[in-house]
Amino acid sequence: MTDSRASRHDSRTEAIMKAALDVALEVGYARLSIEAVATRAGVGKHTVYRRWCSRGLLFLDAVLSLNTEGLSHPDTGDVVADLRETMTKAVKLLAHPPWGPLYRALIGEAQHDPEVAAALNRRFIEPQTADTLARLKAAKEQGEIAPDFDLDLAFDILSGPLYYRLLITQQPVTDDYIDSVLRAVFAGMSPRSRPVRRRS
Amino acid sequence: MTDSRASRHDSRTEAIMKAALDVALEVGYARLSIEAVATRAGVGKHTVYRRWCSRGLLFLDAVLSLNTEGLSHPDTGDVVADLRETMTKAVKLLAHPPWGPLYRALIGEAQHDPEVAAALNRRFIEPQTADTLARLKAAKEQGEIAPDFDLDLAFDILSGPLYYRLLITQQPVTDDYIDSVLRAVFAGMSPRSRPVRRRS
Amino acid sequence: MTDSRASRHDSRTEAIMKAALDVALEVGYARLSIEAVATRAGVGKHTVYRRWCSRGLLFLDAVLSLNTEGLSHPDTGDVVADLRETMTKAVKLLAHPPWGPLYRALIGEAQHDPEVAAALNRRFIEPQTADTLARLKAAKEQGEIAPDFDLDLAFDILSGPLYYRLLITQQPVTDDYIDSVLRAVFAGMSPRSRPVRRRS
Amino acid sequence: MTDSRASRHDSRTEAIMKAALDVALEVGYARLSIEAVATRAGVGKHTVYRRWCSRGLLFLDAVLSLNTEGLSHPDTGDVVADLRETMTKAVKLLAHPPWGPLYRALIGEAQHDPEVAAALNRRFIEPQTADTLARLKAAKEQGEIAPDFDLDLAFDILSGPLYYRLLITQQPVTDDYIDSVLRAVFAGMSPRSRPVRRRS
DNA sequence: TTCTAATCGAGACGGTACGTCCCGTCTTTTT
DNA sequence: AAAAAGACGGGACGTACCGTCTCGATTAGAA
Repeated sequence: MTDSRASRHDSRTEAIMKAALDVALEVGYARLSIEAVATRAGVGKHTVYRRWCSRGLLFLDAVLSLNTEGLSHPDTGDVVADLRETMTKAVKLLAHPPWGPLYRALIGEAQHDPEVAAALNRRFIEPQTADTLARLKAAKEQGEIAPDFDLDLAFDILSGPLYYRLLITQQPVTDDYIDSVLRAVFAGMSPRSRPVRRRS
Repeated sequence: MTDSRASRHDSRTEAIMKAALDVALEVGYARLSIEAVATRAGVGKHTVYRRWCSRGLLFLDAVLSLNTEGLSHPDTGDVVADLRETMTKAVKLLAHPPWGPLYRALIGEAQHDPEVAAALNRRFIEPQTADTLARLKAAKEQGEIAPDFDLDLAFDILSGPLYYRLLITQQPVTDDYIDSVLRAVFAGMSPRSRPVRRRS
Repeated sequence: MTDSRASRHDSRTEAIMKAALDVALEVGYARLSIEAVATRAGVGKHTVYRRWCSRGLLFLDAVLSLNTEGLSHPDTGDVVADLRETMTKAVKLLAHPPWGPLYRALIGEAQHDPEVAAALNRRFIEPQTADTLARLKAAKEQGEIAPDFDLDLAFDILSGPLYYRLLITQQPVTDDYIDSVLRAVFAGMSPRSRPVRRRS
Repeated sequence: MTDSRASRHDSRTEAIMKAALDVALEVGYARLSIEAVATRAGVGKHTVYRRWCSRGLLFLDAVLSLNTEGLSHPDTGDVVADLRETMTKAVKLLAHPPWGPLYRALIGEAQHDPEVAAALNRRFIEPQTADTLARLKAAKEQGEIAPDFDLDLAFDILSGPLYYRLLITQQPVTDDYIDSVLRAVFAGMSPRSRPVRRRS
């Protein structure tokens, strides 16, 4: 049995990330210490520091190691329905326990630590954004979106309100809220613009 | 004897908040310690703890003690122009040095500390929101906004993208960006909707 | 109305000393703080500091305020019996709970604070010593003590062993021990010297 | 490869005890703080707390680390002369600067802290006492001390007066005083007893 | 197999900051 | 005028973690 993958090195790495999540879930990221993580993982502190140069980056890896299977980017031909699906799934995963508080903490950490901010963008935000942008591009080509509409901006306008609720007002991000954002953004605030049809 | 109000108590309070801002600007909020603030303010640590029960709440008060004269909520009759003014001023104040990093740090702290989150909302977000909502309500009554448009939602859709850039992608929030958000939100993404006129 | 003795000032003083003893008995002198005493006495700290310039001197006064009625200096004509009485009473009072630990603490404090040491000597040790020295002098005149024996030294030799046990070895100072000290000191260690008669 | 014993651990321990003595000599034991000792030793506070659980026990170790070469327990056949030698040397070391004040402070601390008291007895008082008791035993066997004289008591009677002067009256303990104690104790106070010969 | 050489756990280490306690002084308010 | 109440600057407490640094004790691949 020539080594079942998961070299010693990798098994340590995983144990540490697992321990980091456990500790974060138990006492919150604010009180997560490298010492506690190392102890919990049954590992020397050095072994942690050898892999991550800051608490934030360890935490980032730990959070991103969670399976993102919950996220989906379908293309059924109906862009509003597809976006609703994407946003609903994402919100369900990112904005609710148990990962909601951790994701918020991660973004919070990014406000203090540029390295975390950069890595979070590069490794999570940008890939997810790219998928959605591709869907928006297809929609524009299908004539579902005005041809002069900047799609990057479209993404911001769709995502922004959800993050605003998550991070600022901390009001719950419900399916209805997502729905009303979609309707409003597609219709526009101006009275001349036409509303999209309500969800059946 | 009008008494030069600024009792000893108040003068300490101000000195501490001033010191907190100084320290935060010098080393960043992440490295701000109560100890350093107290020393800088020429005050015992207990004098700080007597007033604030956490670093976050002290920092919140310190940041909010800055004059918010930069913020404006005009009503010229042109809601888009007025919102542009409000948003531009707010962004100029909150998203750029020297206060930009501090405001971001404050929101970051709010992700870890529910008390900070609540206080930030109650003392800053909600009042500012109320002013803008009043302006949106007037606009709706004037027929500048579709009569069935939820104004709370409108506020989220306008603010969200700015916060998204500030907190997540960390791309600069320029006047042009604000402008394009306004146009997009008023016009809607749907191809049938009519664009608002471009800024002259 | 020439004031009914126990002016406000004196009543405070007594309340403070009482409180000091209470606190010392509860948590030990080592953990006695002026703040605790003041609070216990229902008095401002200033009122304590106005009367005593150190914790040690307050404690000294508090301990010495205890009635020393337990101490006696009889003169029955039998110097050994009289000394036995004096020493037994003193040890009973000073070396046993509840005052034993306090007296030890007071002497302990005197090792750190010269003012306490001086005051303790002047106000307690010397007066008690004087009484015993007077008794020894009478005994010498009666021929019960060798005429060339230095009485100051005699006092040291009688007291020393008791204090040695109290402060150093912390062995209990029993009546039997006092008795054997008296016998030994009167008889001398030298084999030629004659023993005093045993206590019946 | 004789290994220059003095592992890192031991070198810290010694540095801390040295620093403790330095600080105690400079500002007195009453004002000695763990913080100051650690700083002086160039060591973290935890490194001190890891070794000693109280200021008193650290101080005890520091004081006892002084070489006690000054103490001697000779046996020349003349018990009085030998005791005089032992007592004189001990007093010279323990009752005079620079160690006098520290030894007094140590005994003072023992009055507040039972752990210090116990350790002081076990590690210093008892060994020294044992040596002297052995000498007294030899003397008794040689007929220099009355055969029915309790030697433990003898030790108390010889030591007590010295400690009494050191701790209570704070009169200087001179060679003459030691001499007169010896004479008095050997001769006894009783007029019938015979004086030992005076020191030539 | 035997020997490097790396890795590991364990945790000591110098250091910073924590939040608390108490010092002795100073203010404020009440009586 | 004296008091209680307690705010104040300051110093130290004992603790928690930081990130670095020894330690031996496993490994594990190269000789």
